[in-house]
Amino acid sequence: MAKIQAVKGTRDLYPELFRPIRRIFDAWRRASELHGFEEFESPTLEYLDLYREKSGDELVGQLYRLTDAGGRELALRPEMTPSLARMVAAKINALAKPIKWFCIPKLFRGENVQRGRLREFFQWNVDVIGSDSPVADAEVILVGIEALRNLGLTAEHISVHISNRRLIAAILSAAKIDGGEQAGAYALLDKAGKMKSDELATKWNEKFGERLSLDQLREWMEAETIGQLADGVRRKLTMTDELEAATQQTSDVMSALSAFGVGDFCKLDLKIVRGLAYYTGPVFEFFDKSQNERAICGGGRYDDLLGKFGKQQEPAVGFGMGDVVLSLLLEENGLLAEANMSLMVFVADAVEGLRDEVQRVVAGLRRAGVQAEFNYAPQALGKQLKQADKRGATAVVILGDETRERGACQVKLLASGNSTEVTIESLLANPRAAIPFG
RNA sequence: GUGGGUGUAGCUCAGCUGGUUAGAGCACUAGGUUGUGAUCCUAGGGGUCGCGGGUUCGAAUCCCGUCACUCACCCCA
Repeated sequence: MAKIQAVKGTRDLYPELFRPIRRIFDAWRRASELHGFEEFESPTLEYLDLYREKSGDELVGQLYRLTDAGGRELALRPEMTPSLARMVAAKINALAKPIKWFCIPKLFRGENVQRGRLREFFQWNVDVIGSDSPVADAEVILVGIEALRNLGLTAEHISVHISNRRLIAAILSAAKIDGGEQAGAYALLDKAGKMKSDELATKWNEKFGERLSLDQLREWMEAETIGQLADGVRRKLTMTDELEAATQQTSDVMSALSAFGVGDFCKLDLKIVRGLAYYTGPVFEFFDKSQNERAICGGGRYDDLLGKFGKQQEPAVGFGMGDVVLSLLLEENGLLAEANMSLMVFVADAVEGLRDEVQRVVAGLRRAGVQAEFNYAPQALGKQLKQADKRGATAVVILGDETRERGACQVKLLASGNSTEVTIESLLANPRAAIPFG
């Protein structure tokens, strides 16, 4: 193929493809602003070191790297959180806390392309920095849910699975599986769904079996409420202060979600682990209930990350929600269609010598806040009407002899074909009244 | 990285067992229609049949290679 096409994993977003994505942006922005988050932006290019030091190996392996003319090693940003952490850390003392920011960056990851996974995509990021309250965790989840509700998704379609890394770590610690060993335990658990169960059991029992049986741990991880889990753990393990605190934190997040009125979307699910290295507390993922798609959204608490950029430690919680899986989900549920109720008017001339008048009326309509279109070159009226129809106009304003004689024009509604005569003066003074729209 | 599927017009595809000048629908442009669109009718533009090689009198079709896209696995923001 000699033609140069769009790079693998990227999209040429023609207007008809970008339209539904823009609708998603609108929902994201509206939800963010309603919940008190402010939009920010950061550079697409970052120093490679930003990710080498702050992100997990997984992400670093997928980085798009480049060297600039000055020999600097750069990368296209694969996630937003390190940039956010840097920006906030640099001004931490000047910013009122809690800091509530959001953004809709384009991100880049050189991963295998498949359903729901591209190499360039949009991702809505929402973060609260400077609060360790479980209510902050809950509010972040709430914004995500509300945006999805804006798009027509309900608790019928999606559920939010909530876990807590700190809680799992505390359980393991209480069972005497400590620091260094925990990574290995996580890795095994993460594979739980994919490995044959006896194979998993063998590996687990080799390393940890004497301290904590796999069956026991899995039973706990299946718990659907924090109370159920806590009861089970108390019966088998000696409670530590950390275990109590982590249990309380998880419970507080769940209650705050109920208080916000979105408890029906949320459930405890300790099987959620999350790949990113920097999560320290509650973590969560949004899934579609049909389980046809990958996670729509993922995030959690990262209390240690800010400290790596500045002298000051700041608690933080946030998530990322990509446009790709969400679009697939909306399409599956027939929610992609956009009811375009906006008013568009096409201005046509029926007789010669009115081109200037067409432009005057078009400019006047636009100044009055109405989207108006016209043909650059003179054309037969029939052609202009055809053109108006193709452009999706609601109404056509036809200038003709009546314009010259009475200063009036014909307003024709394309849906019904009916037309009325109004004066140009009144049309421009109040277009929405003069055009019997809707 | 592993495995499968698919490459023919802008899009969806037909063209199977080789045989004139490669087709259809949709879309696009123009005309039918110099003061009234949608439907309808007519015409037109648009193809190195992914690319390279081989077999053959003859290849979109058969063979080999290659590339691209895509789905799944692995992995996972």
